[in-house]
Amino acid sequence: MLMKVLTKNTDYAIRALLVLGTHEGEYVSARQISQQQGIPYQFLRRILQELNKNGLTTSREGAHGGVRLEKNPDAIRVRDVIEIFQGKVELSECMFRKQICANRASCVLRHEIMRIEEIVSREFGQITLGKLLTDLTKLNATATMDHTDEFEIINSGSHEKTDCDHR
Amino acid sequence: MLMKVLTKNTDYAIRALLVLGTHEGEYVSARQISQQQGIPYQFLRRILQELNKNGLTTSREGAHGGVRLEKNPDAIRVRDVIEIFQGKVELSECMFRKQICANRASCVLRHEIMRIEEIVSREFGQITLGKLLTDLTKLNATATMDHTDEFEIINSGSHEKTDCDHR
DNA sequence: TTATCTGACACTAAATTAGTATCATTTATT
DNA sequence: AATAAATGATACTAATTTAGTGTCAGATAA
Ligand code: FES
Ligand code: FES
Repeated sequence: MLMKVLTKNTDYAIRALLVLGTHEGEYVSARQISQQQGIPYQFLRRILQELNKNGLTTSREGAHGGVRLEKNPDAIRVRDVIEIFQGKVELSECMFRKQICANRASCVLRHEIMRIEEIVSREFGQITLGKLLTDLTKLNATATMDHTDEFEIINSGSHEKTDCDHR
Repeated sequence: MLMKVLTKNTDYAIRALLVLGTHEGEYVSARQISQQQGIPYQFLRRILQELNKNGLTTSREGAHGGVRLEKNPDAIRVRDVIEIFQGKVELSECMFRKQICANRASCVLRHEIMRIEEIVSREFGQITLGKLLTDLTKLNATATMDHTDEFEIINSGSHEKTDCDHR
């Protein structure tokens, strides 16, 4: 239990984007997404607004309004989402670049951290929403399910402790 | 600013181990390490006890007591230290292995997370204290310093905001 | 006997993350 | 025109995690 690499913000955001990705061109309401994915409504709302501000989605107000995917799924990287909600992918805040620091001796570790930092950043930069959507489609196809809805919560009435999440 | 991959616990622990590594065979007191590295004394004490319990170090009580490196530096991996203080290297807590979960649809993301998880774990598993000590020696050699002490705080009277750290 | 250590453990404080609530405004529908 | 269903904006609270402090008992060297 460690390495809070994906906070709820990011996790929910990606799930929301996956929903939007399966309804490209259409406006989907926060209410719908919230219910389908079991994401606390108000929390999700803030997240969607953030996605709007960052140009990943656009929204329409009023009845029949909602949020719509604006960018091409292949142009949306998981890293982008992480950066929106959690900032740059950094494992260390050390101010090394600025000056020789007090603990410069330990920089030997810092050097390694930066290296791993870059690896992680690169990896998350290679995962696009498009890829996730493809995987999702395959997953649903293989499942040979009798209910047609692409994906939704199975257990649990929404908002009640889902037995797992992405962190 | 994100990815709290190294908490203070881990950071301090590694710095302490570096000190111990430069004094192999000798007992060094928590007080000494605390002052040299600018680590809050009481916090450090708990950390050292934890290292003891995990067999990385041994301690001697009483006057002239302290902590001594027990394992070979090459046998101590940064990952070990991380795991002691922060648990297994996991970017996600998802209970996937146990059962098909409520959010199984998003498992497409989870799959990727697990992959990156493994990369990070492997990387931190390859960094040994021995390697860090070697790097440190080189670093000090190159520095051509006039003061002989291997490494210690430069600025800042201890405990006051060091201008950087490892997270 | 005293000063200097560690062992054990309880406690507080700070920071971050997660979640809730409210109100104004927009828009489709009736 | 009224209403219902949306988002925009923003303030707030709660929960969790991380960081740091304090105390006391026992061990050991001088
Ligand atoms: S540069 Fe800050 S610890 Fe090395
Ligand atoms: S297994 Fe838990 S979200 Fe996929």
